[in-house]
This record gives sequence, C-alpha cells and structure tokens, in this order.
Amino acid sequence: MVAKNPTVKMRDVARLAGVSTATVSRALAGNTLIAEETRARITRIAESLNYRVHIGAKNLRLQQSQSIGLVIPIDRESKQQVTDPFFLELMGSLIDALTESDFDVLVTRFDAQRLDESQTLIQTGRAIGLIIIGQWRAHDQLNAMASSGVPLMVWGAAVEGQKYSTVGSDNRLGGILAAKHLLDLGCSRTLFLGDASLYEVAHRREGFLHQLQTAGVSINEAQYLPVPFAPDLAKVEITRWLERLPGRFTDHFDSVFAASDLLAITLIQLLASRGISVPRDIKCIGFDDIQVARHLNPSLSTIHQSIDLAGQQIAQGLSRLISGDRTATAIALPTQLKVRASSGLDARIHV
Amino acid sequence: MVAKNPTVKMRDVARLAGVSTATVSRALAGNTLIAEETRARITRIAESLNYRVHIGAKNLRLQQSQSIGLVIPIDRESKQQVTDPFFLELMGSLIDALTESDFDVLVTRFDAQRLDESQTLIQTGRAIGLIIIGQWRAHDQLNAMASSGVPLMVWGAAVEGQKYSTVGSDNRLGGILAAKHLLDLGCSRTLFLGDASLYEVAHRREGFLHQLQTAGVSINEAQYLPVPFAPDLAKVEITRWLERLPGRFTDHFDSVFAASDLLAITLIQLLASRGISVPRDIKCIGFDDIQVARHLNPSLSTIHQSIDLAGQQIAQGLSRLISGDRTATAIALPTQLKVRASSGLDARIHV
DNA sequence: GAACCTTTTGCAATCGATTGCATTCAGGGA
DNA sequence: TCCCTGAATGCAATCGATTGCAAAAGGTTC
Repeated sequence: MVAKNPTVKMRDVARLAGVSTATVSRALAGNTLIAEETRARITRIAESLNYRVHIGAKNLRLQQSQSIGLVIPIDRESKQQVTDPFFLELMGSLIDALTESDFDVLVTRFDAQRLDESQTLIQTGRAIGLIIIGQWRAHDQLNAMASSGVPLMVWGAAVEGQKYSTVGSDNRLGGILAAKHLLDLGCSRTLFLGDASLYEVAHRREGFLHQLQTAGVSINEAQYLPVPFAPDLAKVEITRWLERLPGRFTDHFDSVFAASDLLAITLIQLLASRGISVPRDIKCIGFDDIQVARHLNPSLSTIHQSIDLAGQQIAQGLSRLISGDRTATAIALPTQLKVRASSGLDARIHV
Repeated sequence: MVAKNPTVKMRDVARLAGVSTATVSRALAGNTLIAEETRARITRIAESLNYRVHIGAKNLRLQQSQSIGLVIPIDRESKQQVTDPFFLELMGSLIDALTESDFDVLVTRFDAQRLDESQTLIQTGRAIGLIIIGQWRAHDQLNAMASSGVPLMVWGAAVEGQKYSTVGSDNRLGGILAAKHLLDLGCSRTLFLGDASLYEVAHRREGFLHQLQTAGVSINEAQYLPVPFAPDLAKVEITRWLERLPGRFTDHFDSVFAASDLLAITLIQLLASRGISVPRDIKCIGFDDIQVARHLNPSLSTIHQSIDLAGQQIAQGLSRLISGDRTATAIALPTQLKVRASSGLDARIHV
C-alpha cells in the first residue's frame, strides 16, 4: 500500500526518451542546442514521470547552493529562544523576501555569545550567505567573519567601523519622533525603558535625549531604567525598581518611552495593578509596532518599523554580497510615529 | 584584503597528511581501521586548516539529507504570511526541537490551497521529511501525499480517516475547560468567536457545547459568530455584526469564548470602544496562551497549548516516519485552563 | 563524389565525499 | 627462506547532475 516509489532520476527519463542524460539535462535547461522536437518529447516524458532535478547533485556539480542561513541568536543562560514578536515578524518577512528571490532558507539557532560559529554553515556548504537577526554584542565577531569573506547581512544598527553590512531602522529618528510627540502632549518627565548597552536601544535613546535637549528639557539619570527585552525578566526588574521608588510613580513621571512594544505592554500592566491608568495618568509610547499593538486596549502608540522593507532590503543586500560585491553598507529604514490611545488619542478611534 | 580563501577540501587535508582521502574520511569518522597515531595526526591537521566536511557531497554519496521542510501555509488571496503569534511561537518551538535532533530546518511558504506542492521539496532532495503547520482545508491533499510515501507530520486536529500523522492540542478538552470555567462564574450566555469550518475550531466548539448541554444550558445559533483568524478581517466582520445586533451586546451575552487569543484581544478592544468593559461587564476567555496574553491589561484568561511539547512530539514523530515506520498516528496534547483577569480574577494577581 | 558546414547528440570528466575490495607491510611460525 | 595472518592504507567506483569536446547525421557546394 504505502509503496515508497524510488525517486525517478534523470537517467530514467533518458532511458524512456531513448537519449543520453546529457540531452535530457540540456533539454530541461532550455539549451538551444537541442532540437525543438526532442525537447518537447523529453519534457513530456519528464512531466509524466513527475521528474524533478535533484538539487543536491546539481549544486555539487555547479559548486553552488541556493540556501541562505537565517541565524537566530539565543541566550545561552536561559537557553530560551528569541520570542519577541517583533523578531518573529521580521523572520516571517525575511522568509517571504528570500523565497521570493528563489533562495532556500535554512533557519538555525546559535548562542548569541558565539555568533561566529554560524559560519560553519558556509564552510559545510549548507548555505552561501548568512543573515543574522540582531547584532547583540557580537560586533567584533561579525567584523571578523565579514573580513574572512563570509557573505553576511545583519539586522541591526550602523556601528562605527563595521566591516559587515547592516539593515536596520532609523532608531535615532524614532527617538526624536517619540520625544516630539510626548512634548506636544505637554509631557516633560519621561521614563526611558530599555537596555542602552545594545546599539539599537542606545540610538533610540540618543535621538530621544537629543530632541528633549533641543526643546530645553533637562534630563537626569533617574529617568533611565535599563531592563532586558525578555518580558519575564523585565517584569521582575521593573517591579523591584517600582518598590524602591520613593513616592508614587506619578510624582516622578508623566510618560514612558519603552524600547519595545512588549516592554511597553508589560509596564502598562504593572502600572495598572498599582492603580495607575494609561493614558489617563501616564502617556505611553512603545517601539516596533508589532501586530497586536493596534488591537490592544488601550491601543498602543508606537514607533513603526518597516518590516516588509527590511526583508526586501536584506534579501537584496545579500544577493549583492553573494554575487561578489563585498563592500559593507549600512541602510537605515525610515521609522514612523503611530499615534494611538496609549498616548491619549481618543479610545474610540483606532489607527 | 577581503581575500576569499577557497574552501579547504578533504583532498587538501589528505595531501598535507601524506595520505589518501579515504584515510582522512575514515579517520574523521572515527573508523577503527585507522591507526590511532594516524588519526590523531589527521585530526590535528584538519583542525588547523579549519576543515569541515561538505554536507552536500556527503549527502549525495550517502543518498540522504538532514533537512526537514517546515511548510507555512499562506493565504493565496491576501498573499499575506501567517502572522498569528501562536503559529510563530510554534515555529520557534519546532526549530528548537529539530535542531536539537540535528536536523536542518528549511522553512518555506506554500499556498494553503495547494499544500501538496510542498512535496517537491522531497522530490528535489532538499528535504527528507515535511512538517505542515495547520491542516486548513487540505485534508485530502495531505492524505494523498502520505499515501504516496512522503514522511509527513501535520500540526492540527485528528480527523476521521486520516492517513497522515498529526500532533495537536486536545481541542475538545479545551472547549470543555472553558465552558466549565464560565459556568463556574455564573455565565450562561456565551458568544463563541471563530470559524468552525476549520477542524480545530470545530472541536473547540464541540467540547464547549457538550459541556454546556451537560449542565443543561440551552444553545441557539445566534451565539456563534464565525470569523477568520486574521485580526484585520475579523475586526471588520465583528464590527459589522455588532452594528446589526439588536439592542446592546450585554443584553444578549455575559461572556465570550474566542478560538484564539488574538481574536479575544481584538474583541475586547472593540467592546471597550463601545463602553463595554472586560471583565466588569463581560467575561472573556481566549485560546492558545500566546506570550503576550499574561502581560496584557486585563491579562487574558485562556486555554493553554503546550507549545514546547508540540515541537518535541512533532520532531520525534517525524524521526519515526523517516526511519521507515509509516503508520499514521494522532497525538492530542493536554490543554490547560489559565485563569487571569479577563474572566474576573482580581487584576492585581497575575498568573 | 569529396570536402565542408550545421545541426544535433553522446562520451566522459567533474563536483566532494564514502566505502568495498585490493594491496602493502611487518611480524610470526614452520 | 617462505608462507600466512592481521593491521593499516590506497584504489577506484559511486551518488545525480552539468558541460566541454568529439562525433554522427544531414545538407551544400564545387
């Protein structure tokens, strides 16, 4: 019943057509050397056998491959995968763009501490290019990989002296937009939530502070709370911090700018459990514009990152690298402010 | 500077060690035929050259492959990728489990109407097994694939007469748990939100109705609103339905059971914009337990699906299929009720 | 009818690894 | 010295495709 029919090979097609495999190969590849009539016959037979070229053999002969390694950094200690919805959405966009360009996508996880191990994918011939989602703290490793000739695209921030190519959002602009919006709302005491030892977060904060200073608003260190992206860890740290905070939260702040939507959501919940309402008591704005952001109650104001563009640009950049152009580029995609209910927009209107 | 060093091959290692490639191959594979001293020398040389076996060549010779095709169905009309957080989280879990079992994971998208096209991955030798996330309406296609010998695991519901193996949640139990909980809260007029023409949703509803009937609660058709999983589409349909609803929502219902967390979130927002508060006016329970569910405000009561178990079971099942045992199995993973604020738990306690 | 194109097809090497079988070499026993 | 044995290594075929070059078939030209 479940007869596992042996895969049909080019040799089988050749035999049935009464020609050599060379002729079959050329016929199916559309080589003009082959007579039209012969090609038609071969094509028909191949179809009737449901024949498909064996990609592995083809790649070996042609010394090529169509596989791209999509590298997902994971945290060594917690051994937990990256679960931030934004990264998952970005991953989806990349798979879209890469398959659209006829690449195969090989998804793997690597220790975020040892991202350079991902180049074994290249060495073993499983991939001809790598995409790394987030540069984390691996700047030097990435530089070394790029220098040794690995075609490498990184989702992340542009960093001084980078030898690898990056595509990322214009994080400074995002920070500026957030600051402008909060200032427009009359807020001047904003808590920044996020770990600025990561390049992307640092840039968001830079833009944010820059805009505040331009407006003549003074900043002190207390208005910065560095917490990791992982919501469970963040929750613990924020809770501890809230407990130590002298007085009420609203005595110190009138608004929050979180480095990710997930952090914003987490904070809103913690504030709610202390009787502090967003947006009534505190205005809140996130970063990413993940899918759920606009479906929440209150819907979340945020800085929108162009995930679709990101996928396309990364795929395109990698094609360029693979075809030989190894110059490192840094692309910053535009960010946009999305005003929703959490920063005071009427709750009945949804963007 | 960016000298692309040609990949080092087994031949190079052999030359430097003064032996044949046969010896190198055996030495690196740990074959006992090779003298210990020779093996040590070869291993050292291979390491110093940073040599890695070319997987493609190896696979071709051994007629094998370590790649699993992870198939993500996409909606043809909207051409939009699957964005439901639950599916993305499941995908992450699968990648975890599969790489743990030393498989390579090839992620691809296919038209949900033509899932059978995914078997080209097998025919072209790019994958030795397939995992399909969600069976949608492709039951017959999946049966045909399995019958023709494709090693195939499907995330989804057990269906009468299936020839392919499935792993899925115990959806009926989930429905029962939801019903019990709402009954405990004194709710008897529940709106079911979700498209029961999909097997999984149908089972959730079956369990739910079964439990209500057991408790002697009567059901009528008006208490079922079929909407798609995509939140943007769902939003439109729910809005239209709300507008046509005679009287207030609370005149008809005291609670909602949504077939996914995303649907629950969407509905809560729409109700809020009409001045209806969850859980004050309406109790609400979702399905999936996506990551954000417990960080929301109000945190979302839901039926928990064991994503980690799912990944492991699917990977394990696929290993079994690949090693020759083609019997079709159907595994139902336990579901659990998570009581949170949206069904009335004190907002200050978070689970 | 021979020489010469043109068009169409096949032969055989090649990609980088693995492995059955042959071969080499050292040592031991007769 | 010769043969045998066993340990260690090499030869060469093989996986399934592609392609440079040779060659066959058919047609022209002088």
